[in-house]
Amino acid sequence: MGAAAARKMGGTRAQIQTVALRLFADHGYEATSMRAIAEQLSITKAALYYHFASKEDIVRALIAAMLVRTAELVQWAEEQEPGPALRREVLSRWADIMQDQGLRMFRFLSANQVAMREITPDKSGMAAQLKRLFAILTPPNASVADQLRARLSLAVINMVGMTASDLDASEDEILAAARLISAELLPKQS
Amino acid sequence: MGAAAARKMGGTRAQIQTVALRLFADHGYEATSMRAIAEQLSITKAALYYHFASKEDIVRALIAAMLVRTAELVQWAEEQEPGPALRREVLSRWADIMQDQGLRMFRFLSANQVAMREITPDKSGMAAQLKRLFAILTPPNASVADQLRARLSLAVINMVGMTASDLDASEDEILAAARLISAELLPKQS
Amino acid sequence: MGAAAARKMGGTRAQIQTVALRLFADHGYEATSMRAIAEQLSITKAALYYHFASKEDIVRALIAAMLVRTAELVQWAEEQEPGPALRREVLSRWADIMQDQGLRMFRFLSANQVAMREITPDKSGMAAQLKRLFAILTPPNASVADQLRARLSLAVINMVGMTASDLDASEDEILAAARLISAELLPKQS
Amino acid sequence: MGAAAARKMGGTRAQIQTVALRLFADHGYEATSMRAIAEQLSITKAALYYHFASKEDIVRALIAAMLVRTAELVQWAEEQEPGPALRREVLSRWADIMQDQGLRMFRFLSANQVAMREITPDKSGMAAQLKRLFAILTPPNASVADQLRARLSLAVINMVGMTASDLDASEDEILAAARLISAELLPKQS
DNA sequence: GATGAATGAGAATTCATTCAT
DNA sequence: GATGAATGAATTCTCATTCAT
Repeated sequence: MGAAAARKMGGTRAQIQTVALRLFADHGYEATSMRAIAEQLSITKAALYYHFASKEDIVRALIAAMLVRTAELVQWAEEQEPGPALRREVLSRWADIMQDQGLRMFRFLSANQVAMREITPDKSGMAAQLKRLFAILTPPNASVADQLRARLSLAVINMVGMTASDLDASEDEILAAARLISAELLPKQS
Repeated sequence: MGAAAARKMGGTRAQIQTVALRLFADHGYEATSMRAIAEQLSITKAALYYHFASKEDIVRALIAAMLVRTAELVQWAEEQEPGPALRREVLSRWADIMQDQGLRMFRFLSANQVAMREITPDKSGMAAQLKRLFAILTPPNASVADQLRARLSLAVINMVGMTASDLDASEDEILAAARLISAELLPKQS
Repeated sequence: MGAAAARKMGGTRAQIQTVALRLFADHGYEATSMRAIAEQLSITKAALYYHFASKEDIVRALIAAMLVRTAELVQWAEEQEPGPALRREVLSRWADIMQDQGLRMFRFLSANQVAMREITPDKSGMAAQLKRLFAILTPPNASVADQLRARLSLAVINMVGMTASDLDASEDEILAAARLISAELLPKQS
Repeated sequence: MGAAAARKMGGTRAQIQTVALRLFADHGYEATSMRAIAEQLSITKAALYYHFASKEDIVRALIAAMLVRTAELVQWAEEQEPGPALRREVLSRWADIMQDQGLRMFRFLSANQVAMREITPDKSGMAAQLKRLFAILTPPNASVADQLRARLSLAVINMVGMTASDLDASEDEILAAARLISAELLPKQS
């Protein structure tokens, strides 16, 4: 099935997002041109603009997708009984999200934080969601160290994609190890 | 003292590096133009090119500077008696390096990994130094988890600059907490 | 009819080639900027880059066009019965080609040989075609002098554009004289 | 003997001319930067400007040197008895001049005619000298063809450097052949 | 006789974006 | 839904040249 045929049946818009995310993650946001995205899909630049108003718009759509899953997790978590058990479960679900497209997404976000900061002055609300997620992972009156631990426990999972390269172990092994360490970092008291 | 006067006494080349690092870290490598750097220093773009052959060349000089300090640490560490005590000390010295210009440097490196990967196919040898540093921090026959821990114990310190923003604590408090957590991550057995 | 209207009906790409060849021939390749070409056509530099990937690319297109006509001549000649008569005919056809756009083309090529050598490491195959043309013009076991004569008989025609300037005769008169001399240079024996 | 030592004893100004001519001939006038010339000599660009007021100035000095020898030839020839014998002798002396630095010089001049035309609106008088040389080579009331022949007989010799490349014969063999053909081209009548 | 530092002008090229069809 | 042609603004980089020391 050629690129054109693929598009015919599978939502050009979705395809653009997939390709764009891959290129953004691999070469960086600024270094990825609309031309490059269009060429990968064998469509014209103008076609891109039919589906997305601008390059930033593609990013916003990408972040929005990630945001939905995060928001779902946050909402669910906030309805549960707080405590160490919940924290472990949240971490586990976060890892599940990451295992999917999420890892690539976070690789992109981490590696392009600066560009993103200037694109989305967080109208997307991702920062807000993360804040609530951190709150759930942090016991009341937590020390600065514990607050940092909460942030790191999430970050550890996201870092897998970046740190994996020089370790000789499969990505799955590494992700498993990351889940373990992540859990250890979690503040232990209620 | 005007910008011109300041330059007269303080090595234009060094000034360029300082300003460039700040801009790269704040706005990203690709988003920082030679024009922007030149304007900050009140010199012309051409003057920039008198001191550095290219934009990439500035980055290389920046990385080389960081590399020197890393290499010194590695060399010193490799001459010591291995063991948990050394690992703690290495971590502590790493934090010292980072506290200086280093933090900004690592913020820049993390936030622009992709751009960097394409600029320095590690001819600079930073990756090699880090590998040796990891080796020192990792006991022989370490598990994958322990290998990851070693990497994270360094990363935690570098992440301070990025994660600090939403925590309400001074940068120093946060760095102190980071040192603590970093030490905890270190593999305990000899 | 304004420049814009003219373009509408006459293939911008072709127009660019015509204008570029004229400027290259008149002012030299390096001395002709993309800006100059664009201005002549009342289009923007960016429009130029829509049609040609680079300045060199324009040259390559120009050479390719010349190459086609040369290749046709070579192919035809190689299918004919060799001998003095063929050689005269080849020379005559060469002059015909040159009379068209060709003269300007060769003026450009001669006057910019060095630049060209570095642009087309003869992937275009022009050198190969000329070699075959020389072979046709040279009897078997020709002396060095005769080999040189073959080359000169072609060159004489191409030189017209360059040498004409200070002679007080029309370009047509000169070309006629050149054809004559060219024929005389041809090795006489079979 | 290093480059610096060489300069100490051998007139920097002369060295600059030699190097510049080589670079101009090899890479073209516009494509040869002052930087490139300076680097070849292991001196600074500024030093170049100590010896020559500008890049064009180097060219003018180069042409002036060639002009002297041409002018001498012209002057001598104009004092001789005209006729076929003189014409042959002139041609021969021209070939002698060319054999020296001259060939490189003419390769440079031919390959950069356009640039030269714009640099020296013949204040150097080379064109004038050549005109007189042509007059000597051309019998009174010569046909257009004969006038062209005169020009070609000189050109043939200058072309050697350019056409030699694909012939498998030594440069000396080729030059000898060129002298021969050149003489044949000369108008025969008085 | 020469250098180090700097400049202003201009080069080629790339980019996100637009719009009539 | 998509294309071909074009634009304006920006980018990296190079060049000839200058001048105080």
